[in-house]
Amino acid sequence: MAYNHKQLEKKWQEKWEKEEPWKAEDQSTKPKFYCLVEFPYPSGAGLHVGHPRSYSALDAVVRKRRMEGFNVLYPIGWDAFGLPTENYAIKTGRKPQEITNENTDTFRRQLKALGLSFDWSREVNTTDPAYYKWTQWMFLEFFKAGLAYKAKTMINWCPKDKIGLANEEVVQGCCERCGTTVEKREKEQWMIAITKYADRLIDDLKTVNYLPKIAKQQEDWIGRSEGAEINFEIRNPKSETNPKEESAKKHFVKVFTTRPDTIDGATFVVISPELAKTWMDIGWQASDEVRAYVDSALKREEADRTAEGKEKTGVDAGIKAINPFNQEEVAVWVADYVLGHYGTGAIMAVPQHDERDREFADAFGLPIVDRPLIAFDEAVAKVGGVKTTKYKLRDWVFSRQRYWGEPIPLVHCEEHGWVAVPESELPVVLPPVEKYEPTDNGESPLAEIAEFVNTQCPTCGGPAKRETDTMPNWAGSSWYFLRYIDPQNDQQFASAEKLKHWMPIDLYNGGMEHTTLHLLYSRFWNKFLFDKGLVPTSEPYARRHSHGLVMAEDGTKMSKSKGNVINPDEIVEQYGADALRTYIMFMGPFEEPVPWSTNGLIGVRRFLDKVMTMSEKIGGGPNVELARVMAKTIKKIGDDIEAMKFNTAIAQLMICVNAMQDAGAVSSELFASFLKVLFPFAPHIASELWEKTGYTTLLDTESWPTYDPALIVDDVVTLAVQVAGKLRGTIQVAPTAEQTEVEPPARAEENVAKWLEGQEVKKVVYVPGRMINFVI
RNA sequence: GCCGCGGUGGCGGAAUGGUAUACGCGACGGUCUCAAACACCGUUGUUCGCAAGGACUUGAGGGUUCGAGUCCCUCCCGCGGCACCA
Repeated sequence: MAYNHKQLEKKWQEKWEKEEPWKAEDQSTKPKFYCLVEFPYPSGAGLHVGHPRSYSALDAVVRKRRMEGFNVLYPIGWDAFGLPTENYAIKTGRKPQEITNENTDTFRRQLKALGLSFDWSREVNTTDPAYYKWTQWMFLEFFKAGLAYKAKTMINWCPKDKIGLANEEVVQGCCERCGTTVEKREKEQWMIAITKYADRLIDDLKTVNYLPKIAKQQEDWIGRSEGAEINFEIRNPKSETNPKEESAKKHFVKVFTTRPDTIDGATFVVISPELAKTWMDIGWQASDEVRAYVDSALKREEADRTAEGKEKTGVDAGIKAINPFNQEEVAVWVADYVLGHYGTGAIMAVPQHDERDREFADAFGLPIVDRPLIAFDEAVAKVGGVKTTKYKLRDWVFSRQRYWGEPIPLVHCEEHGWVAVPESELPVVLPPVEKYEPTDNGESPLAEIAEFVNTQCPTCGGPAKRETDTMPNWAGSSWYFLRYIDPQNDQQFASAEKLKHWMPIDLYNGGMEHTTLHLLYSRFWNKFLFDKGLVPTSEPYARRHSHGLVMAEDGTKMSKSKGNVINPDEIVEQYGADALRTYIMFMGPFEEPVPWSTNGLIGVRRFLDKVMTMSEKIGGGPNVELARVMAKTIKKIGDDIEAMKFNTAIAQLMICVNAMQDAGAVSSELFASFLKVLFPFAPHIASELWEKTGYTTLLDTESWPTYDPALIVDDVVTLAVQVAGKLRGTIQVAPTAEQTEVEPPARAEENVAKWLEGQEVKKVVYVPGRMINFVI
């Protein structure tokens, strides 16, 4: 029976709004459960169906938790700083904050229309000065601890637009807006020393429960390698003519290798163009050919240098080094397949053992020798090497030359250098500006605001200038889970007591696209705060799970340009929030990408209509068969929600309703249990029917149903009877029946008897409740 | 190239080494209707057979096992991540 979802859902959403059954308690005798979903970036396009996929599924988890007696914290907020808003502001001349407010209003309305059980009283917004005051405060903690430092890095520069571009704005080496090829420019940027935490970020993965693929990606991203640094002496040409000078003039090239055991086969040394440049800067008289190669290599983008299938290039440096293991003289080359920023920027090439070295040796006719391996430690010791660990992870570039981000709360004084803005002056609020474009020299538009820039040095009171760079939008999202715990606190980012009550997060769900950066940054950020004694746990997330993308019906990515985007508003309008929530969990395994199907959605809506129909058929005597189905349903839904297998949980709900329908009627007790297990998925209709069946309580406050384990076990099961491993018939037996009880009827089964006729049974395999196999 | 995950009906997908194809969609047949939609009932892996029943079937090919979608080996294809990190 089709129901009026609009009226019904509105009624319950209003009721929930009024009664607030989802408010988390900061003090409670109940066990706590902190469930986190990645807060959305409130884009102008509104909610995508991908958002409800994660939010509905975790909503099902927390609804079950509440019914199990947990004090649940399930918060939501807005990660609202970012480029799309800023670009939209530039285009329309409107204020980013205004745009953000409109977008968050839309998102809030859309999320509420889905009946998600967020504790709305804890909403946070990263662009709210009361929020970013603490983002700035935490940055200053990094600064004071010496973990935030300024360094020269390369930024993406669009020569036509004359602005620095964020990595996200560079598409295949070109400016996203005008298509001009992006250049590299040197710029001083604030950096945060995340690499100091590299080991702990890897090692502590053992202490948390992440999906294996997530832990693996974190580990790979950090990229730890154990190896050794070994000096290769540079043969000083002068030493041949004047041996006395030899010891005084010794020069070395230091290489990093993870395979010191192969050193006997090292037939040449390769240094990166970056290292070659450094050598030239300190006086190396390189040939013109070398200079030309280094110049061109340094100009090119790294992406270009490391492009797929690229032929190896390089040039003979014209100098020799000594392999410290066997004292053989080897050539030194400069080649861009050796990276300047990793290891020592120089390698020993062992073409026999390394494919890249092999390729280079083949290309330039360098020697390849096959020598036996030496024990790792022995090799390192013999050549006087030093065991070292290197990481792929690089320090976090924390500056953006942009408007719509948290101002970095530092001032520069001629006398005192970089000085922290005192805590009493936080937050450093983003001032209004006329134009949101970056300036011609690539600085943030804040650099144009004299009143903002010119200030006093907090140390000496003398004239000083504010930093005009802003933070990346990873900043606000690195600690938002802490603010949910105590969102109104204006003395601290959150009280120690409340943090102790809620942390760590019991379950954190998000997309795989945030597995490396956001997850790593926020773990690092939390660890730093932990070291400062500001948060109670070293790891913020006890368990991390991820969801797959919702694809378009044709299996491709949904995109505005293709016009295949599903708008949640329209679905809610036409089929209802319960149908959308339930369908989106039913469509496939939670972790996998799944294509959208409007027909599938309609099927789920039909299921909800059937539930409505059954509510009219309550009555009849006890029905053991139905009681068994109900018991199995309660068990399966419970198990599946824990395992995040929402699709099979919903399949079981359907099986259960089909059984009720076949029975023609259902007792009020069984139906009540059914409504409780339906509730996490379709809370509106479950609540409505709960009320309709005469209950006055909210389902939210009811307890999760239990079942009689005896009902899970059937008295009679269908046993498969196989002859030589092939199914030849079935018989009805008790699941616990002994083999001696089962064998005679199995042999007697008409078709089985036929197959056994004239055969010698060599062996009988019996699995109670499953099958019996006569091996012939 | 390396790492990870996957390949099951017409489609989305189920399946602790034990009756493959649950559940849903679609399709077909029927009931209701003047008719259609909705709803409900039935059928639906392929194939041989009137039927009883048989043969085949989880990307391909081998293997282990009484028994393999599931475990092992070789290969093909798709998706995701990393990509000259020494």
